[in-house]
Amino acid sequence: MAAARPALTDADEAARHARTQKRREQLLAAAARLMARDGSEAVSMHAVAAEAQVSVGLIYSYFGGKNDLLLAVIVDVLERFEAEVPRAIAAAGEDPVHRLVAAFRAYCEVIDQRRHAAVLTYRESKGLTAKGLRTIKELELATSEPLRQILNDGIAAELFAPVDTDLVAYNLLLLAHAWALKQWYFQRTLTLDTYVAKQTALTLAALISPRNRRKYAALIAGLNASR
Amino acid sequence: MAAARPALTDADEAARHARTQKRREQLLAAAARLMARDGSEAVSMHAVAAEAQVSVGLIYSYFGGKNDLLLAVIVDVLERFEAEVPRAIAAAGEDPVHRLVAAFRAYCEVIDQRRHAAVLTYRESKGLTAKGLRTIKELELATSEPLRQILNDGIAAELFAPVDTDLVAYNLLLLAHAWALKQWYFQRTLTLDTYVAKQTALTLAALISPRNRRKYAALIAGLNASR
Amino acid sequence: MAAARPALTDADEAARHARTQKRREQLLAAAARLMARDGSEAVSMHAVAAEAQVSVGLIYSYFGGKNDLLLAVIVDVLERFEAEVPRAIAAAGEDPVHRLVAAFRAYCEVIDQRRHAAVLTYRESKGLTAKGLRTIKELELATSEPLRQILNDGIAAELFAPVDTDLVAYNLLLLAHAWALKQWYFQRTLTLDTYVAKQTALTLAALISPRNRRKYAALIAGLNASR
Amino acid sequence: MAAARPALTDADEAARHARTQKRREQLLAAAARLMARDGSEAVSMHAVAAEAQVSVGLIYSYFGGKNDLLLAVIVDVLERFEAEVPRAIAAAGEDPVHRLVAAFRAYCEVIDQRRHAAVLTYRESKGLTAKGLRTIKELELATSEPLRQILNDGIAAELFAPVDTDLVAYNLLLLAHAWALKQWYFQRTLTLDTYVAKQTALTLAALISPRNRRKYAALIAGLNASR
DNA sequence: CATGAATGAGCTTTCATTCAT
DNA sequence: CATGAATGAAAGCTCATTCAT
Repeated sequence: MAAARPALTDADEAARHARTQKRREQLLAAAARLMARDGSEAVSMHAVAAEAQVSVGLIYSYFGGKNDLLLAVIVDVLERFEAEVPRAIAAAGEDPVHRLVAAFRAYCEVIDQRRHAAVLTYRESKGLTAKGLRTIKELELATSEPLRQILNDGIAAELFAPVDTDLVAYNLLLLAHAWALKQWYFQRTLTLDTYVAKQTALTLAALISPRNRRKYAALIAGLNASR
Repeated sequence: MAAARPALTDADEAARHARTQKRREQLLAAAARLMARDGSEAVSMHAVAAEAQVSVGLIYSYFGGKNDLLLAVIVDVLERFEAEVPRAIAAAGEDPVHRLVAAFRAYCEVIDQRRHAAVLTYRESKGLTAKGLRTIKELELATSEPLRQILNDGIAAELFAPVDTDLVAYNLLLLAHAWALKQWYFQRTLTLDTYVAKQTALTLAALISPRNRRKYAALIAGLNASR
Repeated sequence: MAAARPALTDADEAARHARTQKRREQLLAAAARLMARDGSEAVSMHAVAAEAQVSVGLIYSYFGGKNDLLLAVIVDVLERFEAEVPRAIAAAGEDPVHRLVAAFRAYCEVIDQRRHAAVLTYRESKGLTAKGLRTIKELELATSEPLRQILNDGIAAELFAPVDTDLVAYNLLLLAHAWALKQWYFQRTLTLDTYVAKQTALTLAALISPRNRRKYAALIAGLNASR
Repeated sequence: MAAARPALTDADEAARHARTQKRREQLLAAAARLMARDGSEAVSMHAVAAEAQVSVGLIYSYFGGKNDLLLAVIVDVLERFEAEVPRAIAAAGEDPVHRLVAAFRAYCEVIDQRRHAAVLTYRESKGLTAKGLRTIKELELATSEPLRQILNDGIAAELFAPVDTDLVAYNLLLLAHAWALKQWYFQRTLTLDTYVAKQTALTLAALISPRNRRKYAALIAGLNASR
């Protein structure tokens, strides 16, 4: 019976934590929506409050201020990346080539879903603390790590030419970002599927060593079929 | 006597025009310097005036306002691109492969020189009118046009695989931009020369059809030598 | 049985009253501490709540709001003055000169103990209602009343010159306050004891009529010994 | 003729300087008025702007911000003190007693004229930088310096008892301030003249050594006549 | 009784823009 | 042509106060 109080308190705290978390997400979502559309500097705290249907003051009890909110938005997006991409890769089996294809598709799909937020890191740098910037860069490195891994595996297995994997991994990340950054260009003529297929085909053409070409002929043919 | 006036006026007008042009360039240069470094929103008109050593008011007799100035800065940068790249290509001779190599190198070098200004188009969008945005996009298309041309020529000459030239041309433009956008990543391990060489090698690996490989073996070997 | 209820209620009410009183004092002490240190305007209700280890809301069930709290803090300080000074005077015997010396010392000691709170009345005025201000003034008058009384007694006994007692009483109060208000000046060179002794010596020099000088020669010599 | 340009420029600059100075004074006066009445924290920059009949923004081109403005107001008041008091003393001749009487009167008169502003230093301390506070204290010391000088001269001439001149000088300054600080008390029963006369009489009673009493009998009688 | 999440008016400060000189 | 003093809307942020729990 003496335990009843703590139990109640625990339940209370859990409930409070849940509400707090929900608010955070609500605010983050509102801020992401506006900042991605207009750029963080063009978005006022009043506008974020209005978008989230709360008062200005409330934002300040969840985030330290505007810059803190911006950082939280960016980190949130990057963390979702980090979580969602590996899942797609795991489902692609063991073969490095298939894994690479699946990984790049996963990146592009996540970007496509969060088209607006993905643009944020390209627009912001002023207003973020040095520590914030470091966090973002680390997350971006972590995000591209799966690609690097696959490329190294493929080179070790002599499926890929011995390229600079840091360079190629980042190129692929950039091309995924480009789908959001330059949608006005690519989305004039391509769908997400054709974009992914064509970029994949180009990459594989550069990577797969001549004597493995035949092995992946069907895969490449499939990619080219989306033209 | 009647003729004297027009003659005088013409001279006056020419002089005035020259002064006006000089002022414009002076203001543009000051604005570009600051905006590229800090982002256009973080730069005040007073700061631009101070940087250009003129009064605030003067800016308003050369540009319609801050957004107009921003647009002018971006357009100015893109126009320089449009002017400088073709010169480099022309010097590369007739062969599409060599022209492509020269063109990409030229893009990267121009970007490297105007590292800060190149970032501007990725940071700004709010505050630009629809018309301004259209102008920028058109200039960006025009900027990538030489690449598209070379690729088409190469395909026609059966030197390149029949790729989507719009896609590949824009990829190359993006990779040139990336040198500035992601300098924190690439410039950790690469110089401009190695960056250009490696990216070029990758692109050629994807583009050059198998039966032309031997023909460009020396070129590719040279690129790989910068590893 | 019918009697049990009222008895129980009485006990309850007494207990409640005691708790209420304790809370009030707890809140008042916390508020006084912060307001005296930083000025009432620089202290937020949240800070008071935190200092008192309660929630913000609770303060509002004991005080009408921030201004009400401020007034209560000031009144509380003045009431302590009113209570503590007469005790010191009573202990000084019947002679007006000794009573005056004891009274001034008592004022200064109370001020010294509540150095910070004493400053409050000099800092605040906006935010207090007219009624609140009147209350404070009345308390300040009441506080100086013992001095006025002693002075009148001394004049009646022809120990003191026939000065304006309202003026002199208030001068003495001011000099006691000054110990707190201008501590940066006086506490460079004086201790509380020397401050009291010197101010007392000056006052007695102005007050004691020539033919009584000899009578208090020892007292004055004692005061001058602290030089 | 070549000198005409510089002359014109000089005239321009002089005119500009005059306008600037006038603005500064206008803003200072408005700020002093409001801050002295309500306390600096209760006065908004908008209110100052309204009082001075200018826009908010303008204040920021004359002062660094609210704290800077507050400091400027206080310093301005103290500097006027420093300028006006010595003039009154100089007119009082050579005798230390007459000089002291004139000096105290001058202090009180200046305080009376700037009744509101004089209160400011007692109310403010939060919001002033350490450097600002030091400046104020130095000015306050400088302000009381003439009194200290007179007292030392009087003691050297054996007109005054050998008192602690730092203490007495500051007491007199405090009593002058008190006229403004506690006007609700003193101005119930006294005019400025009677206040000055009575305080002067008390001070002289404490200071003038017995064998000099007769010499200043007429002066003291005059002071007592204002009762 | 007690809590603290939520509100929103109001603060200080910045800065694009204008216009008398 | 050129200046820069002046404007005032709008920003980020704080905090006294309320009220559902």
